[in-house]
Amino acid sequence: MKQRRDVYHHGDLRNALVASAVRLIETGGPAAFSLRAAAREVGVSANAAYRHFDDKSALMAAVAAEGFARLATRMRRSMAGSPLRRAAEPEPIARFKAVGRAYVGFAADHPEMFRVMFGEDGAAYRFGEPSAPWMLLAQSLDALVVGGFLTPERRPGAEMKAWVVVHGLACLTLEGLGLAPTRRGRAAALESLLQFTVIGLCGEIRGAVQSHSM
Amino acid sequence: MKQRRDVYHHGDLRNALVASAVRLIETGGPAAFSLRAAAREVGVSANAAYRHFDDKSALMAAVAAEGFARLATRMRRSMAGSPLRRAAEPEPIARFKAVGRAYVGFAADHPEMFRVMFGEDGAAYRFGEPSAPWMLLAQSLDALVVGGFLTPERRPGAEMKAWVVVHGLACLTLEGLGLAPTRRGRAAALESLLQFTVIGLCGEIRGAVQSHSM
DNA sequence: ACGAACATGTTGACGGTGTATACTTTGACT
DNA sequence: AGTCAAAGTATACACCGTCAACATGTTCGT
Repeated sequence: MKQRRDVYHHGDLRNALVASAVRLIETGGPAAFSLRAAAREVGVSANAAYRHFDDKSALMAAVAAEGFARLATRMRRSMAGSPLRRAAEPEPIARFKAVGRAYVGFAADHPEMFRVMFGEDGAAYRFGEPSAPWMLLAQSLDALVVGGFLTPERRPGAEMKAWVVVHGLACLTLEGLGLAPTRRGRAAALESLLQFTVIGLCGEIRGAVQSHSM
Repeated sequence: MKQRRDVYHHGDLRNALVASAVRLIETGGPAAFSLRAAAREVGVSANAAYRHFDDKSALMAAVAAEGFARLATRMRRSMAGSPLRRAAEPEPIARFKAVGRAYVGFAADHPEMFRVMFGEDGAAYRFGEPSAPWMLLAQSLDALVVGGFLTPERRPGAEMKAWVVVHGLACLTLEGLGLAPTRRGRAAALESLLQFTVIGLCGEIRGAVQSHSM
């Protein structure tokens, strides 16, 4: 029960294993990770992991959880910084777009991690309802309603629509699917898609920058 | 060179292996598939596969290719049948939506296959440019322009936007992410999202059924 | 303070996997 | 008929996930 200080032999083996797994996955792809490799890196026997995880899948799920936490952090930072970057835009819209930028940016910067998060083992980390990223998105949508950009009738289901768009773009970016090869081109595609999403959600934006932003 | 008829000992081992791999993957998930298992099913030695594929990855890529072919077939069928189902809607819009329905439906019916198609091995099947599904989507968008629903200025990049939406929904459906649990609920979400996409692409639809369709 | 109970980590083993190397069989072409 | 490459087999290796049995360190009730 009471493992307030889980410093027994190794000292927080569980977290060390997760960290090692994350490192292995980010450098060499999910294939480069194995229970044994992670244990080896930590300097511990292969089966020691089984004291902290039922499975390899369980460890992967923990990695995915870590990934979601990092994603949420990035989203928060992006939202906080958004008013500075896009002063020309109404703030709620800028913040909403910032959420999308964080999501896609995370996937682009950590493709392997992203793959784990949405692979079959990552799904074991059953978030869905109260996950931090989802709630941050919901917040930004609420702000759109308060700001008068999104009518209350159109609010239900808006999370799903917005999530679908950024997730779709993130996935397709991972695959390099017919997307612009240059960084600038990709950024433009992202902005265009964010504008598309805002229009699809809100309808025409009254009194705001109407044309595409880049 | 000339393997016109690759019926030597077994008779088309290559296709037999792909078929076996597809079966294994669709029933037990990608984890249930292994080179050895497929070879075993076909009744052939483990290393025989290496006469036809460089790698396990190469076989997976072939499976992915097969998946894309099946997806294209389904898209074609769905497009052909669309005018019958949605007579109330302008035909180009109905056909465009039919493409999306086929995509999401395929992912829902063959989740494991879909995962392979967009996993790292599936990406080895570098489609992107001339793949059949992509071209079918492009066709349906061209038809939107011809019909006057999509202005030519908005046409560039429309493939990406549409693809992003349906792909995003397909992925999130796979994970069961906060989506409606009932079949009817999921269908409604899909229709709502398709309408969202049409609006996002075309802006407001002139003279057509404007409100959401379900 | 001491021993029981438990949490943690190790060793060794088993079956399965991808794949390299070397072999044998088969079919096709001169 | 004889050659040769393609197709398939046999053997082997290193690695993997996981199980069972064992050894250690820590905590806690008495």
